[in-house]
Amino acid sequence: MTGSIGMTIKETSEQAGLSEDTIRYYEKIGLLPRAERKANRHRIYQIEDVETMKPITCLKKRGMSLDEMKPYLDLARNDALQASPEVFDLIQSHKRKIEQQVASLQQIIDLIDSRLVRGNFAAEGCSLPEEEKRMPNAPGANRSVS
Amino acid sequence: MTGSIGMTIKETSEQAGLSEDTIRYYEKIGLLPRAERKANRHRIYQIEDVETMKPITCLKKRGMSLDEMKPYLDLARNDALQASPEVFDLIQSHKRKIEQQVASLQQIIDLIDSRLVRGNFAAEGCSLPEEEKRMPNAPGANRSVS
DNA sequence: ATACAACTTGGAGTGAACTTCAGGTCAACA
DNA sequence: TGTTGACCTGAAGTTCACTCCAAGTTGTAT
Repeated sequence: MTGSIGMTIKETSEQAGLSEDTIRYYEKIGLLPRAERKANRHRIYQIEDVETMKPITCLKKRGMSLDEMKPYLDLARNDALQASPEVFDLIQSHKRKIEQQVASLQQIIDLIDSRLVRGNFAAEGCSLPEEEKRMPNAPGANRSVS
Repeated sequence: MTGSIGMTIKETSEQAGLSEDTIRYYEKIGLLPRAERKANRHRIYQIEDVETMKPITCLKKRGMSLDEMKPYLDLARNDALQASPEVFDLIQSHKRKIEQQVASLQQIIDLIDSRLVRGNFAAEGCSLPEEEKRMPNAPGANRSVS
């Protein structure tokens, strides 16, 4: 039964677009919280669980490692950003990272458009900070890219 | 000497931000062309070589695999986009991918801004094509994308 | 009672992308 | 003359992110 009480790991896997093994693996490494179990030890999931799984695929495709995305998912589980100021800051800094990604992707697009001449391809085009050099407040640095 | 004739692998590694081992590895797997050698078999590089190496780090951070980026780098080496129409199409499709990345990153940013409510986090937010469905010859499909 | 499907677990295997290692060459310098 | 340092090669080892497997349990169907 697809029942009102919860979904099996199989159903969940189909919904979330992750294999059953992958879901168990994510649980094992702590990317997902330990799932509830039925009396027979089988995992049960709710739709909310699926919704916390979907972003994983999404973030992974951007080159984010499973470790890096943990705080993101923790946040997604905690319902809102009302959390602690520290978490808020963390998300803000993630946001800045993403904005930089967008900016340099946009540069690549521009370069492709302008014929992609070797010397310019990525001479300065890729300004992702190796290790985020958390600029204290980064006033002019991040602009919207559109 | 940093000399006029070429750079050592060490200098190149510093310039390109890749380890010497990584550069040799990239050569081995064919991501970089076989470097010129001196009489003593040591590799020599020119500034242009560094410039073809820099984008690798850049593209990698976006989650592109080494295999995927090969055509990109081939192009970067061939001086201009005057190449073949096939290559042009390929680059165009890469460009579209990147644009989709930008779009969904932007969605993430928007969601963070709007408080990141669980259910919406990535319900539909992630529309990257799973496997690039390499269209055999890209019929009418790719022209201008903007 | 027996078979079967759907799950469980822990652990081993896989592929990509490096990184490290062991052993060797070569040129320059004390 | 030896030894040091920068490089070479091929191969083995590591990490990440899975993926597969074997053995066991439970619930349902025949």
